Formats: sequence, C-alpha cells, structure tokens
Amino acid sequence: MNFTDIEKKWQDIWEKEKRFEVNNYCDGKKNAYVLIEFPYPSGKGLHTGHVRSYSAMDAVARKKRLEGYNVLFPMGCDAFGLEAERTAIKEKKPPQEIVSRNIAIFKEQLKCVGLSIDWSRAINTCDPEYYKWTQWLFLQFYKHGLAEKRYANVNWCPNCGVLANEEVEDGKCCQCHAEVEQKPKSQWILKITKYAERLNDDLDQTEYMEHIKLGQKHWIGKSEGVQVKFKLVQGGEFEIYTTCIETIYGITFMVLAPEHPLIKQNKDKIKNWIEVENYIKQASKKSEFERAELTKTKTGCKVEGLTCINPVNGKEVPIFIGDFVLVNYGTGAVMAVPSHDQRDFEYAVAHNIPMIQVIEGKDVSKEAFEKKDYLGKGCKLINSEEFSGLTVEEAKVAITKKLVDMGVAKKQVNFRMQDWVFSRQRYWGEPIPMINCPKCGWVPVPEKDLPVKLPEVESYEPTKDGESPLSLISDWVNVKCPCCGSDAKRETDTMPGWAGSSWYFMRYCDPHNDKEFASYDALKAWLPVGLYNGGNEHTNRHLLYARFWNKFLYDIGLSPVNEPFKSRVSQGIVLGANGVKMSKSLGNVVDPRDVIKEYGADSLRIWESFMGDYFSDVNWSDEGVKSANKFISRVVSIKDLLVDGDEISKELSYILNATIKKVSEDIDKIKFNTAISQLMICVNEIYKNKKINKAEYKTLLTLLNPFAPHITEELWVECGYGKDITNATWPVCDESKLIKEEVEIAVQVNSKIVARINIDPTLNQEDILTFVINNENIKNILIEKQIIKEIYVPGRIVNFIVK
RNA sequence: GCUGGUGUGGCGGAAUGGCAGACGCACAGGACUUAAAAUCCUGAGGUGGCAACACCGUGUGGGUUCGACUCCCACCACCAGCACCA
Repeated sequence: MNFTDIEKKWQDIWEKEKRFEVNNYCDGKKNAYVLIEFPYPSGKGLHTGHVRSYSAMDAVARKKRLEGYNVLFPMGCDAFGLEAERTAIKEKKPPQEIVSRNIAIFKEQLKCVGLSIDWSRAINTCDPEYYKWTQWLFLQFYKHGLAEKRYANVNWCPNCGVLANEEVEDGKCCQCHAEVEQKPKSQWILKITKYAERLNDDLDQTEYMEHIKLGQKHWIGKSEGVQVKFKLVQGGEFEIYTTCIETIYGITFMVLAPEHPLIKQNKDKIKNWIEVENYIKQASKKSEFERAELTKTKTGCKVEGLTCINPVNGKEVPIFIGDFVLVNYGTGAVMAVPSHDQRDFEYAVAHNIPMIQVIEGKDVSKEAFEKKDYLGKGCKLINSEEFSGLTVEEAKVAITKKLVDMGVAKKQVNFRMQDWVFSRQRYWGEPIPMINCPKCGWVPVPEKDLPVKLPEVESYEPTKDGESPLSLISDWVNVKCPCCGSDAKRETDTMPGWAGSSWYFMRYCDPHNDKEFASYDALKAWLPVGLYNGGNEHTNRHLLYARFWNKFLYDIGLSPVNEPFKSRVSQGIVLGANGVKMSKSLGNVVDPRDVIKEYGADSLRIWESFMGDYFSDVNWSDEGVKSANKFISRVVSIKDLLVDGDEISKELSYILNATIKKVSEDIDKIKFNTAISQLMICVNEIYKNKKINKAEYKTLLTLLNPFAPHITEELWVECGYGKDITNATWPVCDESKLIKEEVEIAVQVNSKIVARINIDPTLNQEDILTFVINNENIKNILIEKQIIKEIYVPGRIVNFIVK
C-alpha cells in the first residue's frame, strides 16, 4: 500500500470513529486546550505556511493526548472582512457564496494534512448562529456603558466614500487615486481604554513569549507623567501632559493641537487669525499618511496675541499650533523644550525660537540632549533656580511636589492606546444591533430578536454618501422602536473584522449552545487556553481585543478567567523558495495538496517541522520534502530489523531514553526541528545496531506519531501493537539509562585543547582531576609547569591554567 | 525616525558561558546493479601540508572571563511592524 492509500485510510477511520471529538469533561483526565488562530478564508487558499503552524499545534495536541489529556483542538473560519467583500463586488456574487466556496477549499486542504481537529466544533463567524452571539456581546458592552456613539475620523475619498487604511496608498485612494481627507463621522466605539491599566499590568500573569508581551505593552503605551495647568495671560487656562517635568525651566514655547478648543475660543484675541485659520484648515486636510510622514519638517504656526505663564518661574511663553500635536492624545497640548527634545529642537530652529539648556552633560547647539540619553546617568540640572544641582531623578520628584503644592499640577498616568472605533460603513460584517428612535434615542435590539441578519442586497459597494450599503435597504432599515413603537431606523454600520475573532475561542468550548454565547461551565472546563499560536501580525491588536473582551466578560461574571490565554507563541513565516512572501501574483505559492500528492502528508509535516526554528522565517524548499520522505522510508524499513523482545535492550537503551527525553522536552518547547533531528539520530543508531525489538520499535513509533500520524498508526497495527494508536502511552525517560560509564572529554591547558581522554563521569571532580593529571600524555605536557588553577566542567572539559 | 527581530560552511540550520558547524540538503568516493534510479556505507568549515599537524574561522570593532556564537558597549547590514505619543 502506498502512502496516499494509507493516509486516506486513516483519515477516513478518524472521521468515522470521531476519534478527535472531545467532551467537556472526561473521567479521570485533565483537560488541555491547544488553540491556533482560525484562518481567514481568502481566495488564495492555504499554503504550506499555514500547514506548518497547524501541524505544529497538531503535534502538541497529539502528544498531549498520548500523555493522557482530554484535548480540545478546534478549528473554524474568520469569515467577515474586506477581502470577501471585494471579491464579491468583483465577481458580482454574494459574499456568502464566495466565503462558502473558499471554506470548502480550506476544509479539503486541512483534511488531507491529517490534523486531529474536532470538526464537530467548527465555527464560522459569518454564520447567523454565531454572529447572533457577537451581537449579543456587543449589547452587553452597550448595557455596561462601554459602547457609545462618538465622532471619529474616517478616510474620505470624494469619489469612493469611506476607505479602510489599507485602501489608502500614499494619501490617495487606491481605486480612483483621488486625494483622501479625514472626515469626522459619528461611529460606535468600544471603550477599551477603561481596561488599559489591567491589559498592561495583567500581562505579568501570562506566559507569553517576551517579545509578544513587549508588543502589547508598547501598543498600550503606559506612561507616567505630570499634568500641569498653564494660565493664559489673556485669561483662561489649559493643561499639558509631560513625562519630563524636570525640563520645565527649559520651556521656550508651547504647542497646541490645531483642533484644540482654546484656539477657537480665543479667536477675537488672536491677531493673526487668518493665518491660524488657514493652518487649521490645512491640517484637517492631511491624510493619516501625511500626518505619519516621517521625513517631513515639523510644520506649525505662531498664535500671535496668546501667551501663557510658566508656573514655576512666572515667565511668559509664546504659543504655537502644530499638527504633530494630536488632540486626542494626552491633553492635546505640549510644553516644548528644544534643548531636550529633538522634535522641539527642530521646531525651534525652524521658527527661530530661543533655547534654554537645563540639564548638563552635552552640547545642545547642534541637537537636543534627550531623556533617553540623560536618564539614569546621574546628570544634573542647571538654569533651574532652587532645583539646579539636583540630579534628574531627584528633580522629577522635587519639581512635581512644588507644582502639586502650588495646586497647578497632578501626577497622571497616560496611555497611548485609544478607544476602539467599532463601526464600519460596509456590508460584509455583523450588523450592529441598535435602533435609533427619534423619541428614545439609541435603543438596543431586544435580545429575543437577535440575530439581526444581514439582508440580501443587490450591490455590496460602499455608498458615495459614506453610509453603509445597508442604508439603501429601506424595508430593513425602517423598524418600530422596541421601546415606544414609533417609527425608527436601524443602525446601518457593521462591526469590524476583529469582532468575531475576539471571542471565538470561547465559542469552541460550547459551539452549539443556543441559549448562551457559551455556558460558564463549558468555559470553566477549558479556559484559560493552554497554548495559543498565531501570526506575528496579530500579536498586537487581535490579542489585545480578545483579552479585552474576556476581561469584560470576567467582570460581569460570564468568563471564569481574568486572562484567557496562558501562553502565546507566534510562528515564523514560510517564505517562497525565492525568499519572498508567498503570494499569488508572484507565483511562488505552494499548495499543500500538491506536495501531499507527491510525497504524502507525513513527509510534508516532518519537513515543515524540521526545516528550521519554528519561530523564525524560513524559505520553502522542495528538496527538503524529499529528505523527510526518505526519513519516513527509513523508519518503515526498520521493520526488517525487528526481533522479539518486550523490554528495551541494553544496546539501545541509551539512545532511546535520550530520544524520549529530547523529543518530549522539544515538543513542549516547540523546538520541532531538533526533535526531528534527534529522531533521525535515533534511527541512524538503530541501523548501526542492525536489529531492534518490538518494544523498542513501539517506543520509536509513539515518539514519531505526533509528527507523522498516518504511517506510525499503520505500522502500529501492522506490528500488532493494537487496533489503533489510541492505546499508546507517551514513553517516560529512564534517567538512570542516560548515565554513561565512559565519556570523552577535552583537556585544555590555558584554554587550548591539548588532548582528549576518556573518563568515568560518575567520579567526583577531585578524582577526575587526579585521573587526568596522572595520564601519561597529560603528565608530559604539564611537566615543569606550575598549575595555578584547575577547572572541570562535568562531562565536557578539564582546563589547567599554568604558569 | 521608533519598536521588535535576524546575521554561523555551498545551502537549511544545531550549540544551560565549556571540544563551533549536531541533524539534513547538495557534493565526492565506495558497495549493490549489465546500467541507471533507489538503497546502504564512508568523507568533507577554510588555507597550507603526502601526513602528523599548524594557522584562521559564528556581520565589524572593543570589553568582561581561565574560556564568548552565547554576556556588556559601540557600529554595520538585512527583515518585519508602526500611531510624530509629549
């Protein structure tokens, strides 16, 4: 029988027997939840990169099962989103149809890999049975005051309407190339910033990979600083936020965001209002891209007629507006200290503003002496009245105290993260279940009326007026108010692509529940997810959103855990053979089905495990699959060396136990490449030994099963170990078999290798050193030399430092 | 610019501060074969040498250490992400 038949045979058996379907509780077994991000069913289909991470997590799941766990390893589809909508527009077919077509391809691709997925729990975010609960969850946010309508900017193309960020290229519409501007629009937002502190601090309760924690922290952007009130000479006041209060004596100007309310309020006092107004207009036209443009010079405009007083020394300071100050971060106003902030420095040079150095330690005539360079170095203040001479760290405390005592400042924690704009003016998303009544205002759709289903429409294209295509379906839009029965209108915005994926891992726990989004008991059985694997591109936002939803649900008593994921890892990207990302247009996409047809799923899986470090990017190579195929053939051919025996023999006990240890540890650490390498070493040793007994082969097959599930199960049955491999148990390493009677160590003199000799590693250090010194060779080398130090690294090296 | 990451043979890549290059690919030689493929065995970082061996080798330059791919400082190159964050 060839591998195609074998793999098909076992995949059919697994499906028929429902081998990988799990119950939430299984007597005598502990639960384990292994999760991998569900795919977005794009028209591209899956490529070998997906297979690498899926089969990696499959290996983890399979090993856990063999270790006796009740394992949940689910899969689904994240089906709402822009790409399906675009394809729908292009092909003039409903997105539902596009998505089902793509899902069918995905399923076929996934199935032939032989993953141990519980397909009975499969979910699909665009299924009304699923998004009913996404809508229900939105209503919970609303009812707890965490969802509200607020104005937020959208990318606005005069021809095409509202655009997603990715539809804007170089500040222009990617379709019609018109200039894109920012336009405020009333939208639903979720108040994720209410959770900023906990989303930051609770990372300590998780075991995410360090760079992922850092990514989260940077995105949340917690900073501790001081908020200070500045009085206008002309009457009124405003606040600034700073993390560098120690530089307050260095202030030579202030910069307000162009949109700052103070500017309009003082219109009559501003002498150059025309100039100011023009600047504000220009700033509002700037696209996201232009505002983020890095090389551009800092623009701004002096506000003539407005000045303020620096509260520490009573000095009068000029006021500017500049579009690099953002109205929605901090207080929308900053103090500018050109000597100690490079951005302020450049601004000061451009506008001919004086500078005052207040921290000594660097020449500030060419560039600023910034906090990253002066913090923690013991630098002292100058030009700062009574604070001169203090270190920066002392001054931070002292100046803050003075300002707080004066009643003009308070300590303030700020977050870079902003509230989550949750509205999209698009068709292909979950309708936001709200109704706008002229009498009652915004009223949630009663829970009994959920789901609010997407109506069928003729056209999916965004409208020219910036409203969702749903707004054109009048018999869908017009409803009676659930409160008062008056004529009212549905919200026509839909949710963003992130919505469905923010809680899908919970639905897997209880996927068919029609009373709740998931029962508390089911969630308690599985959460937190033990291992969560996903792409680097999702380690910031998706992970944050999912944590946010869970925390909210935890607070209202619907989730049993404060943190939903115990650990999070992200795999490297499998690049095409040419070293660039696989993409259809470059023609370097490898379809797993093609590889499987030629070499088999087991070979593909082994190769993808072996090709390199799981967390690093790797280039695809066809040659490599061949080598994996060869390795599998070698494992099969071992059958010819089989002899009787129920116990591990003396000849193979070292290598088998070493392999058990290495493979077990490496799977736990997701170091699959070295696990496979160890299995190869083991197989090589078996060939050298020229025989293997049944117990030994059984051990080898068990260790290989997570990586090559089909062939190992086939051999398992063929060798009479049982009717299938579910009766296998993961072997345990006998550490006592790893102790060797003799090992070769290197002997060094002054850290240079002079000899290699065999020693008994069980001896203590003293005996080993004596043994080495008394060796004839070593004696000759050391003759007439004075040993001043002896170093022994167990089992590796002896080093004599001599004079 | 900021953030995160990477840099080791011809190639993919291994190495709790302890014999750099495990394992594999490609390559060479041998066995089997009429022959080829497949398979099995053997070899190999570079330079020099018949050889024993010597010297040089983990992006560059310093440092710590008996000992550095590994730790510290400075720099260079490449990849990915980004929201000018006060």
